[in-house]
Amino acid sequence: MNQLEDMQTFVRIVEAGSITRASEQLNTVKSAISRRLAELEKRLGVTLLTRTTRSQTLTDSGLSYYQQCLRIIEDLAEVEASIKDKHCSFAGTIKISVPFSFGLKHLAPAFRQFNQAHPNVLFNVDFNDRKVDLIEEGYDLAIRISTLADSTLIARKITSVSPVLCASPAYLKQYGEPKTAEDLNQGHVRLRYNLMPEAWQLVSDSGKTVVVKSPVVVSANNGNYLCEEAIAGRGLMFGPDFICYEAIRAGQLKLLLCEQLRNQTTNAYAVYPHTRHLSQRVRGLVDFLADYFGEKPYWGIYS
Amino acid sequence: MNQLEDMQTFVRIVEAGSITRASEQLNTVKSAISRRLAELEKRLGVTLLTRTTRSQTLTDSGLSYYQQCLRIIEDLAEVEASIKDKHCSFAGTIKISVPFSFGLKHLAPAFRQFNQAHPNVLFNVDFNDRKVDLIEEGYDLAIRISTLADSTLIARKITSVSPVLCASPAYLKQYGEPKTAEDLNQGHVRLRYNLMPEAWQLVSDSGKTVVVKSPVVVSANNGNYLCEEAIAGRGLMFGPDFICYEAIRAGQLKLLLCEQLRNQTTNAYAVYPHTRHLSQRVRGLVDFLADYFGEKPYWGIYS
DNA sequence: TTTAATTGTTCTCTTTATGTGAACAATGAT
DNA sequence: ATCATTGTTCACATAAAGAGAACAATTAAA
Repeated sequence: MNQLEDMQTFVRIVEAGSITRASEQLNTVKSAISRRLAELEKRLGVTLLTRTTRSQTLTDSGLSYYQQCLRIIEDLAEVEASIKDKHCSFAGTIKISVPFSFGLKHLAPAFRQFNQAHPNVLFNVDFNDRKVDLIEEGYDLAIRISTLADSTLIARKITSVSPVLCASPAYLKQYGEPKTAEDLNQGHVRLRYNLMPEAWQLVSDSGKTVVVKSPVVVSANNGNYLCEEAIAGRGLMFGPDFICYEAIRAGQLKLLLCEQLRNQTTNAYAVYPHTRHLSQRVRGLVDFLADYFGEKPYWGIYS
Repeated sequence: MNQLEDMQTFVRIVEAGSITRASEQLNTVKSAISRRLAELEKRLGVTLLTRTTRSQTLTDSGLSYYQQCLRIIEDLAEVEASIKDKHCSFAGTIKISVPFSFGLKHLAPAFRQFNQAHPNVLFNVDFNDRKVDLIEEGYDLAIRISTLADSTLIARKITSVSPVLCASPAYLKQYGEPKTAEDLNQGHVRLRYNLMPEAWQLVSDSGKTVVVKSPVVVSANNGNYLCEEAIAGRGLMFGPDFICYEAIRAGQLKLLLCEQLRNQTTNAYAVYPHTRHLSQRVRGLVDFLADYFGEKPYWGIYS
């Protein structure tokens, strides 16, 4: 009995579409394949494949077994490969969807570093702020900065992201520095990120949500552009810390209403289909990212 | 070459502590085991086990290979077992931590139904509202009604949970029916769930967060008890829909401020350690729960 | 230090399992 | 109805794995 070889043979029969073609692909004769399949079915006590001379159909059990065989064979190959070059280096493609700004600015360097340790991993990155269908489009995983709303996916936290409100010193000189959330509605102008609701919602000292609706002077679907506009003193910027942190540290932007916003932290998640089996390299990447950014990422400005 | 048998042999050698003992346990002779190990190492091109006549030590590669062997062998056994009794019945223990009220009221019947389909699964359920350490305490998974804050865990959405505000008709007759969130702060009394902040936060029509601080007449760490108190007309109940839905449908409690609360939906998640390999039965249970409750669970009262 | 016991390795021989190819049966297209 | 193609079964050949003995290596006890 050779379970693994049985599995490989079965997979080949299914994919080749016939015992004869499978035997050709496996460089043997059809009798051997026929016997293997018969013995496998006998051992499992289940018919996997209903076959006539001209056609074959998978039974329910057969389909289930086929899928599980694929997974285990891949698993086993990965184990052998990872042991063989014992540096535990990964190989293969990782197809990933990432948010535009976060991806370019923070994930790209992380991927590069991962690639140095695992040069045989080929990244296929889709920079995109829309929520792609991971399953339909065959992604291995996606990075998302929002909560999980889909029960076909599973999520793992990668790091923390906090909202910041900021403006350039020149702007603050001209428009005055807001001391409370309520101040934002009077005599201020805003830079708006397209893909979020037009009105901002902040929590004031007293715990009330304040809806900010002051005029929008620039509107865009790119946070970095808005950040540059903020540095140029065009208006108030309300966005994630990972976009503005450098300008804030450099003094080009001044942080506003820290106390109200520091507790509004959200998370960045790695999400992937719950059905798909996580390959070593994808699991390795997620582990790497969680470690690379950590609970307190380098862009953190509250603390 | 028989990869799987090689793996099983290697695992046995490691666990038995010597080739001789392994050979006894495998009902064969030491020469066979010795040769198998030698050939495995030759094939992998790595020394797995540094051995003298009296002792053996795993190399780094050996330890890694050993752990992966365990996983694959278990995997394979599960696949064969699940195909053999083709109803895809699972077997083994599932150790799970669940929230107290949600667990007793909604998960328990779900587990029972799962058990009817898979009678060989033994549930080991911990009803507990504290966040147990899944890894430390060896849980297979937990059900949580909150967002994921731990990067060592992964989450999958099981169903939706919405907050409801309600009170008995008798209470409303006596205290008047609140029409806005602001009304709650005047002339009302509250039933309080211990494990949440004392003040309630609701969003008013205008989008403002209203902090409710009216007097608390009953305080408890059990939602069902609070619900009964609410039915008895003791005060306002603010809790998850899955606790109050029956009383609401029976007319014992009247739903308040629906429009403000219907969009505050949160989720229930299945969470488990990202390191642990998900066994078929645990994966099957999670799939079952996601399907059992669904996106619009039976306790839903909005919509 | 020597000896004895135990363990792992290597060798040959044997057994078992698997591959081989021909003959046969079954099926569907022409 | 015929024929080409496919799957199955069989006896046989081959290769791989097991068995057991002999040997080498190591360590504990004398």
